[in-house]
Amino acid sequence: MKIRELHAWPRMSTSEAKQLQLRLRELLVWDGGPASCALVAGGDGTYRVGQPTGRASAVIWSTEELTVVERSFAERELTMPYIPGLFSFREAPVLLEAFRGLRHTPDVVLLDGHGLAHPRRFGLACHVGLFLDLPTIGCAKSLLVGKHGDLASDEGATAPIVHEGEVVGAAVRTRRGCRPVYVSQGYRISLARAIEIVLLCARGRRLPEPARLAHLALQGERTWSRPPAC
DNA sequence: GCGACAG
DNA sequence: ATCTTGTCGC
Ligand SMILES: [Mg+2]
Repeated sequence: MKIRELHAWPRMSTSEAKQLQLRLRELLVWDGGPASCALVAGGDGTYRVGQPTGRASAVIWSTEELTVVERSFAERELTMPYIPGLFSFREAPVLLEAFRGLRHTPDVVLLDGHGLAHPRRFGLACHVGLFLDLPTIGCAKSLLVGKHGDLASDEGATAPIVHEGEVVGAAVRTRRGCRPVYVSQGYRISLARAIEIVLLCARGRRLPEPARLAHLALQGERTWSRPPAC
């Protein structure tokens, strides 16, 4: 497969994007996931009103030292609008650029969006994992497709997400009294291992540390018109 | 046709 | 996601 070629989409129609997802889906590979998860990365993207570009961050977090090992940023022109189900074509290019700027290689990557819990089983986490050739986990803050039953209020509680008769992920309670996060396989990982890693990285917060830090890294760059009230 | 709908 | 301060609740 000509991965470089597929990566240079200047602009594509929604129907072309859907077709491409169906082809790329066939390239997904699954295994149990990384044996070690000493280095877990998180990525996120942001946009600003009236700006034609988007920015992305990639943060590597040490699960042993509980510290940030490395951060990388990228800025790039956005070619696609946000369309539910086609989100990765908007955000993956700038995210991939940020991840390619890292000097370390993480054991697994957490993405702010879904993996298999997607109408065509090819969400952002699948897309980014495939092109980085690294294990990835989709960790979204709300559902795109599927339903799940009630889950206990205890930290660590889970409930399968079912879509069209398939288990495509799990709702995971990472913090007591908070809404769950929605975990699904991105690339080269099992659902069980994905849930384990998300819980390992949660540490009392709703969003797992690498994802949360990647988000904060972008906010931290924002310039405020007025100093924050305090 | 209507409602749902990651970020 | 963004535009944005304070405020309410576990
Ligand atoms: Mg995001």
